[in-house]
Amino acid sequence: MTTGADGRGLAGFAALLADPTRAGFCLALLDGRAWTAGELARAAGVAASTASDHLTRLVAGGLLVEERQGRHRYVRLADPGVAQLVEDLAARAPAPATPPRTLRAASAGAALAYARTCYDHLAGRLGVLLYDALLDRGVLDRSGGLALTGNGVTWLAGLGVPVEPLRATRRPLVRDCLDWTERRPHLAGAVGAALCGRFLDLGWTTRGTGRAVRLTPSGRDALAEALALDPALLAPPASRDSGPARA
Amino acid sequence: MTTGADGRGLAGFAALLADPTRAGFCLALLDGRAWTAGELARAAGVAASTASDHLTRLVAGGLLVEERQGRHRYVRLADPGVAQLVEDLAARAPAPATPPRTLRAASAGAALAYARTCYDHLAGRLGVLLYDALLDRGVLDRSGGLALTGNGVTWLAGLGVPVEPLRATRRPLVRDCLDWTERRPHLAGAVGAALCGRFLDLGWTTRGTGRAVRLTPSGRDALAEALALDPALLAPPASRDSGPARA
DNA sequence: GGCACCGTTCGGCGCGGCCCGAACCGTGCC
DNA sequence: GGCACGGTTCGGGCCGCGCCGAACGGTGCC
Repeated sequence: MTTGADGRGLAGFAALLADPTRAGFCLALLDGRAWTAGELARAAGVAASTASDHLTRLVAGGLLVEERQGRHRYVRLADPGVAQLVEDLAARAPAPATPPRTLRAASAGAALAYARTCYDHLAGRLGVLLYDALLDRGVLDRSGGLALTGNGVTWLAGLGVPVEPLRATRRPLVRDCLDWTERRPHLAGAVGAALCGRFLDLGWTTRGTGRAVRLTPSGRDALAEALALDPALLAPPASRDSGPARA
Repeated sequence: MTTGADGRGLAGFAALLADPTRAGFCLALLDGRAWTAGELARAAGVAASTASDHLTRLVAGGLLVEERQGRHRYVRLADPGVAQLVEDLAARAPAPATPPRTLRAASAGAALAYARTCYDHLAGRLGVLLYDALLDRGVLDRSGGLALTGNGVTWLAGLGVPVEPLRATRRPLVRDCLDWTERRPHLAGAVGAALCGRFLDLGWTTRGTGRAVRLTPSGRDALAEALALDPALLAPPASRDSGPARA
């Protein structure tokens, strides 16, 4: 018998993520969108009954929240904190050593490496570029912990992103999030999420398949100007894989 | 079959914490010290052989590192990131609903609620008080993410804590860490750890049983002066449970 | 109303885990 | 050298969990 808290609570919670199917669900839901139970079941390759059981447990455990609409059961991650937790755990987990087998997969991998959402903010090479540019431009400062500068508040306002409403949330304004392709931080937190959403609203970016994000031509120029960068720097690696190939 | 990464890596990693015994090990190791295999086995109430097996897996999974000394096997958490991960998970896990049964347990609980280490920094009521005072005094600033101010750098230097060496580490200088008794943040990160260690060096605090921390009388006065606070604010709730009772 | 579809519930099966005790090895102490 | 002690290895038992298929209920469409 131990004096303080034993590990049952923690173990029970961790067990929710200790199953490949449930973990796969959470990774899929990292795109920030709501999925139906059937979609998740198909994506994971399990029977609908199995998926239903797993979802019930994930919801009961507080990792997911559900929303019933007609005959559909939509689920999504409960809050950004859960997304961060899943990302943190996934970052420490060893990669299953599964190099891309097919051309399609390789192309999809390249698209994801270039730009993708990480829950609700921007990740990949573009995300890291943005992060670095924001530091250079004095929007962010990391002389003592990552922080948004007063300069940054006005810069955001110029983009149509008022900061005040973001302060009301419990979520930290800005936060480092380690990029698993670049191995360097990109911007998370309330500001990271707001920027990602604003880019979509402005048409600077569009959603690709899965978590992939595409930068539109006009978006590239506009973003380059806002960051005082050369537009060529923001271009994707190869020009072919930015559009849907054929299927 | 899914296109991107499946959940096996994440699940395997989470499984390390999905066992009550292993989870208990990690919680015990949150005190930041190295424990022997036998100590952990006794604390968890399992056979030595069982503990040995668990430790091997935790080390292989990168959560723990071990150090052999003679016939002892010392283990500790691999790095502060692991400690943060365990804390984050534990904070989300539901409490096992086990109210303190005995007077001893209640007293120990009160001591922990007052002041304890959270891996390597200060937590509990005292930790939260310190955090608030540092904000008031302008050592910390959270107008845009938590950050250490220039003012704070000199304040730390006055305490004999040079900041420059801390910048060399990959660890963030300052970080919020949610306190599970106070439900409010206290100070983590490299500065949080350095402060906690400095207080011990100065004799302002001493280690109690387990993760408990005691504030010495002289420490109370010195800390109150450094923070420009009333010393009475820093006093523990009741005077009796600060020392070893009798047994 | 009839049908297709999404999701849930219920048994039952099989695997993998967690745990222990016993035997063994190495270290340190007397 | 002998003994005590910490830790590890091995074999075996047991329980829980994840999976499925089949049957059922509810919803929406025609």
